[in-house]
Amino acid sequence: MDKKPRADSLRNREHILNIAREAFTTSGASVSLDDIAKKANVGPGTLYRHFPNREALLEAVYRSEVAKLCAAEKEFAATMSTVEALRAWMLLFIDYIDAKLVISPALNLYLCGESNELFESTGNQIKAAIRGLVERAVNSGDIREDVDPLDLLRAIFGVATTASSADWHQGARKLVDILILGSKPQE
Amino acid sequence: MDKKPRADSLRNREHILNIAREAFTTSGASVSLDDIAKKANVGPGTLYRHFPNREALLEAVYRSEVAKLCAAEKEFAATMSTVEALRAWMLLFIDYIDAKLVISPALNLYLCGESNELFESTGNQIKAAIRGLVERAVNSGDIREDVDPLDLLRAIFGVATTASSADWHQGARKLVDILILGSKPQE
Amino acid sequence: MDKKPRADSLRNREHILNIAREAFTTSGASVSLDDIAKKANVGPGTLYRHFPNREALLEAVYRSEVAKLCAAEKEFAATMSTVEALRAWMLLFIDYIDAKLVISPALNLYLCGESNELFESTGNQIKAAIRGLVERAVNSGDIREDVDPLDLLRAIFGVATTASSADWHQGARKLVDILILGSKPQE
Amino acid sequence: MDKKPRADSLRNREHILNIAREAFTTSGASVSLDDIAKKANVGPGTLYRHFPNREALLEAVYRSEVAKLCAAEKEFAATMSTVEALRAWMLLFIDYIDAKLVISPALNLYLCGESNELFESTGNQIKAAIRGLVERAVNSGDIREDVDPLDLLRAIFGVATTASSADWHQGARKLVDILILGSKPQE
DNA sequence: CATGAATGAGCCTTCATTCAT
DNA sequence: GATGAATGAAGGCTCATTCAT
Repeated sequence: MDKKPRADSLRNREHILNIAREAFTTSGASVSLDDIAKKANVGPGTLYRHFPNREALLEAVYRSEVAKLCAAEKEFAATMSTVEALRAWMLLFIDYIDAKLVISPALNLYLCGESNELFESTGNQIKAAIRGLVERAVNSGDIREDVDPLDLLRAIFGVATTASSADWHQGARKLVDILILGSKPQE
Repeated sequence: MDKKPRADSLRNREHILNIAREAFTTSGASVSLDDIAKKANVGPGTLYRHFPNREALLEAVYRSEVAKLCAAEKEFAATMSTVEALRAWMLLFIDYIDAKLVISPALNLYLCGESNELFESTGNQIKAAIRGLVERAVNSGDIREDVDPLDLLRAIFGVATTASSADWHQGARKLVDILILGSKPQE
Repeated sequence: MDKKPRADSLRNREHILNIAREAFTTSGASVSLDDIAKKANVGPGTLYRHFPNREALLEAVYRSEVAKLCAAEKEFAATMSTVEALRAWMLLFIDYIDAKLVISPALNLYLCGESNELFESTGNQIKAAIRGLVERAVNSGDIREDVDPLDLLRAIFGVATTASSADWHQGARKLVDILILGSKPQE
Repeated sequence: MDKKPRADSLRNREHILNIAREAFTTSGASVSLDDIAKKANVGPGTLYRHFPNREALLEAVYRSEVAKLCAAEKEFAATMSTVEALRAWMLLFIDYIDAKLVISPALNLYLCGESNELFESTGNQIKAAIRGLVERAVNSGDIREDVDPLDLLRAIFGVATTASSADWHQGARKLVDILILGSKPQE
């Protein structure tokens, strides 16, 4: 087991977050927090110190997913071709939806009507990211000018929600390629 | 107290179903079943007699929602103008999604990978319904020929899932009018 | 199923008693009364009419077992050889213990210290029966004179309680033959 | 309130075991586990942490009874005269039967036919203990040579099971003295 | 800081009992 | 009389949370 000799509590927090993401997406937003602690090889008290309740943990997981997405944009844009970057990012976006579909309704129960700053701001971050990637590809002439960046995401969303089975990922991944391909300028 | 004579335990069942739908959509798929029983003015044993567990209740609510949708198609088609019928049905469809968004992920945890007959068959019923309504409107010349019926539903789905707040209904209702309007043949 | 056209409630009672005996001995004294009713193809209300509570049912089962034993003595003595009668009755006694082992501790919880008429009187009936059978066999010279009838029963009891497994019946049945054989006068 | 510091949760466990023994023997094997927890001044969760279900608790109580018996043999043999040790141990054995009579049938429902290691092994331990004590007394010339150690136990068993009332202890205790007395070599 | 034992409210479920048919 | 739907008080068990170590 990867027991840290000194208390690198930040890394600990990150670890819990990863385990929690996994647990939420595979078992729903009401998994036992004790189980999450157990899977993370951490006492319930430790989990509680980092995240005082389920809501806090859900929100933290969600924010970390969005952060992952934003970081990826920067990195991909810097190291890949425009189309590859777009494609890689959209594949990541599939994972994000996985979490979003579970976390979002759960958090809405807590927020319960209050205009939520969380989804507002993270939504903007994501839009900015996809816009950046698309714009870059349009500018370099790699994809058509008339592509609405958000439509790319909505399409993935659509598959995720309309799919009859819980395993919509395969379909979504195929769709990414189709969207990229269909977005190429006709010659 | 609205004490029912025992003969119509069917009406009792229906009543529980309504309360359950309400509870699930407003408080998530893990509301206390005891609370549902309480809200339905029914002992927990009675709820249990009708639905032996959460899964059964979820499925029953879901099926009843789909049945409502199918019945509505018949009724609306028989009593309204083509466009009005389409519009009324789509408004009902918003309610359906409300339930679907909560029930579907929850049931997937139970079904857990098994190719589920439930969503397969209900999906087909719903597709048939919208197709029927659109076809009728196309035939009577009230809407354009090139409307893909499923796109109408996908659009609603999109709003439901992409909306930042839990209260996407308003937006969805507006969208229905836009879709209907946009589907009218240009002259 | 043997549904009676007219309400022969006595036979109904007898039927419940049989089912109850079976249920108690195989599943312990705290089986669900509902289950017993179900297995007897009877509504819970009917069971309740005949036996107002678990205690009443337990006692009725117990009394019927003892009655069975007493009736058997009469019958066997009238129709079999002395040794055969003794043997057959002791085999029946094994079944009786089966019930007694379960019912007796359960009833003691209800009686809770009160000097119980039930076990006193039934005990006497059983002693009288075994004494009658043994006496008859002694008189006819088929078994030794110095056999204490109660020792025959105590031996069976001993096996029933000391046996490590729940399935002591086999051992007990073997013991019956040994006892009968060992009781034969040596020549 | 006798609040224990958390380190000796072992003592806590022991305490629950004692309460459980008491509850099982006086109220049968289906007492409410919640009630046991309450009587032990412990939350139900704590009881559950130590014993995940009724079967585990029953088995633990049973094993602790046997352990008590084995420990007593050692202790008594070391500190008492041979006859006193035998007598004291047999009085303890009466308590053991009290538990055995309740626990054994209950566990058999769980084990349900499987050849149970539990009763096999504990049976051997008990036999070894009584044999040791009797042998010692025989060797020192304090009791007759022809005493079958197991018969001493079987006699107690017999009283326990054949007694009409639930309060057979008195009779059993008298019997112990008679047995010891009767086992003394005639001079 | 981390740990994990303890807590106790509350969930799901069962089941003896009642009562309308 | 028989039926079985309804009731609701527990029971078993879970799990978020606290707190002693």
